[in-house]
Amino acid sequence: MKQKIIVIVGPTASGKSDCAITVAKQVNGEVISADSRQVYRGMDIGTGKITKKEMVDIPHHLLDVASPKRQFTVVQYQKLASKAIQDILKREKVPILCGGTGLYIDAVLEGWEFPKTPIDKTLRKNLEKKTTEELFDELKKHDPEFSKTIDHNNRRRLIRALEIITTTNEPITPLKKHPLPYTIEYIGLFPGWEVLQEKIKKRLKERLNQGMIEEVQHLHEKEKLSWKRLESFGLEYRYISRYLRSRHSDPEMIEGEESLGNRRSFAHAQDDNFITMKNDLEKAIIHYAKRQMTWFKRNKRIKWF
RNA sequence: GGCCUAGUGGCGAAGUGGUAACGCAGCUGUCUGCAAAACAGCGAUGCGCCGGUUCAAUUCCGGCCUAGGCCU
Repeated sequence: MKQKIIVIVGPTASGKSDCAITVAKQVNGEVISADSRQVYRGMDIGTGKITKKEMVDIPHHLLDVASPKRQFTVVQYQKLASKAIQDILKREKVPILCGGTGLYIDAVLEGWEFPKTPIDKTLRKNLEKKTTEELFDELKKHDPEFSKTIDHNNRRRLIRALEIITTTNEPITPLKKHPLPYTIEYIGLFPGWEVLQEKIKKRLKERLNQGMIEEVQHLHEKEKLSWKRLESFGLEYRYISRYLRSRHSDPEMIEGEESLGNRRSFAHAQDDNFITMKNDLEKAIIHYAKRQMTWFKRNKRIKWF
């Protein structure tokens, strides 16, 4: 009989982590996180990372495996996750892949063979200076076929494509896939938009009270993560870091803060910046959930609950 | 009762005598090493209502309605 892997997907706040614990207990499994942000150490509240206590002795893999200072990518995830799967199967337990990053999950289970061309920071820096149009023209010159299918305005993809082409000197070939030889059971969690939005709002409020702002502040001040880096993480890290910056440039807020002399007090502040941040973040999370669903919808093997 | 100002897609908001920018929300979608990222597409046959002028009005004129302001 083929060995089995269970996959739990769904948009943010749909209850994946709890579900994974329940399933793990039932089938004698171990959880592999499939979340592009939970891999980073020190990013806990903002990513909704499960706590040791919540794990109730179920082993969890691929949490805290990277420094937030360094860039982590799908390819790295793919390697680590594949290794974890092998390891768990060898011990005759069931791997439970659980998370909201569709790309990571598909890359692992379908064995996507990404182009080997590594990231070339210098090259990227140079390409970054060009206009989007110039990037596209250059791509068209080197690989007219591929240029037909790429988003003309997507600088990030344009740059990566040029990175591959200029180092290999060959056109980009279609992606090869090598699906894992196991029985894969896909479970999708989606409570409906109404409920999900409520859950998102409620969870955001809780996290803000749990010290999420302090977490971001700590990452910037103590871990020395630049605002730009925090911005790139998106969602909570993006919007809270913007909020922290706006507070910094608002003289009244700084005064108020000093007189209070209480580090935690501002987390509950009801100043305009705070409210705006919360509303914007709320919207962004909902948008994100929609994008996640767009990805998952393509996979017809997912059984939705 | 009189005068003034405003009335544009769900909301906010441009605009012109020649057939409706844009932002937000919404919806659909893309995805070959940053994926919580990056990116794409789609919504008013219609500009409060009724007439008039004009080849042509959302844009000009008259009246009406509604909202806000002011006056007696």
